Amino acid sequence: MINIHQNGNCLECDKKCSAFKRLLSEELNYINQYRFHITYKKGEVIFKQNTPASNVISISRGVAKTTFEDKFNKNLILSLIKGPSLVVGPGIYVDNIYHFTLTALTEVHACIIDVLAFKKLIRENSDFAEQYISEMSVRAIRNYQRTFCLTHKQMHGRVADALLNLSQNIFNAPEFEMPLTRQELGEYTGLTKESVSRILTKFRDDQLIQMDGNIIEILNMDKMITISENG
Amino acid sequence: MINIHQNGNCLECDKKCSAFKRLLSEELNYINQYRFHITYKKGEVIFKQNTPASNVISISRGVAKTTFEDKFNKNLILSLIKGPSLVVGPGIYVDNIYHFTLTALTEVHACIIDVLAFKKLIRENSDFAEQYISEMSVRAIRNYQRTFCLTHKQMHGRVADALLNLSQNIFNAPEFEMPLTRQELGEYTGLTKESVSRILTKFRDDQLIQMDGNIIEILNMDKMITISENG
DNA sequence: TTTTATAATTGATCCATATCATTTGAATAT
DNA sequence: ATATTCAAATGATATGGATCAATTATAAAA
Repeated sequence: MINIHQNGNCLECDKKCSAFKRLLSEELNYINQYRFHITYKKGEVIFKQNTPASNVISISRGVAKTTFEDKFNKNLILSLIKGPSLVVGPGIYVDNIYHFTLTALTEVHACIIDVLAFKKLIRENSDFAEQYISEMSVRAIRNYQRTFCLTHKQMHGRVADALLNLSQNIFNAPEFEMPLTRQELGEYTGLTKESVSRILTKFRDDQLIQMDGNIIEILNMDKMITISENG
Repeated sequence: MINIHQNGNCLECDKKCSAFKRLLSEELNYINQYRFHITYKKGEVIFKQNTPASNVISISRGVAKTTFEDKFNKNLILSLIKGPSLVVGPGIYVDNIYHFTLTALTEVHACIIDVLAFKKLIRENSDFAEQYISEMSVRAIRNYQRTFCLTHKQMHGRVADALLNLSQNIFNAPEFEMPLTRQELGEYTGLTKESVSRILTKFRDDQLIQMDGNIIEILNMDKMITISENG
């Protein structure tokens, strides 16, 4: 974990997440005092479930995952996140605890922001608050679809959903380097790693995808969407 | 559906949900102009998924469910809600569409509030906004646990969870009248009605619960919690 | 290079849960 | 009281995925 105070300040930052674009210059200068910039290596934990939630994270670059784990160390990947994006643990308005773990899947550039500074801006700038509410709302809606997917679709549909999400929401391209292991794909789709492996082999045999090492390309996007929709 | 403009106004209302308790008198008088009170009968739809989200609902009394349905009419019960509680479709900050259906499970007394009036208060009263954010946050946290439950626990654990939620969060008593059919319990737990039926019979045979018609009593709360925790 | 550890693949088997089919029960209407 | 409808219970069977086990790749370390 390399701590580099970025030269510039928030005012000039061109990797601001949407909410921060709603802030006034003076507010950006204010928040600039309460943040520091860190680069995480692949695999590093940014914050850990069940620890005190003292920061919000503005990811400027890279891909990360949020995971929920129980006492038996069974994991569930809640979401995949691509910078620029603001990651706020909901616990900051509930019990001041992180309710999931945030982990870098690639190198991640992020600003660690003091939670009190964040909350102050939420109270003082209603544009900012509204944008934050809007982002929470988008996630809530995604959650409905995701819960539905995990409970009502079977293997093929779930893996298709995962691949489509990676392609469309994270990498914006049909071809990408898979940032998740088979184990993690399992934790994301609610399957075992063996099942994920089998489905991917099946997809490849059916000419739906191409796999070259860790590079995956969706060859037939329409078919993939159909599989996702039909569960 | 009986439309009765309640005699009193919001200022005097003793069934306010938490967020409204944060409003000033003048704000309560303001919102009072943009709401009307309705009583729904059991089974009636309060608002329907995919229709324009023009209101937020303040449930003062009764129990309701939110359901998410796909194009094949497969349903998932997202949550159970007990008054007093504010139900806001997240779509009001995204695409002005309801993303789930809200249905009365018992007789429900509710105030239908204009969404623009609600949004105005969110912008103008940061206590109100903060309380709303806090409630969204609680739901987000519950969602993690629920998604985990539905993907990682098996039948007994899921049904135990459902019964515990009804007992602890909805009725605040070990004995209650089951507001859900077996089919609905299935839609809530991600199981078929047949499986739910079998599990309940098993629970009764094991002296975990008592069933008298539609009345269910949890006889062994500790055991039920253990089953929930061990999946 | 060889060793070691970790991830991925693949096959064989088992089991949890869905599906299908029938019966029973309860509520509502005739 | 009888018919009708819908919810619930229960048994028999099928199957989607998990689990277990073995093999092969891949990558890091000695």
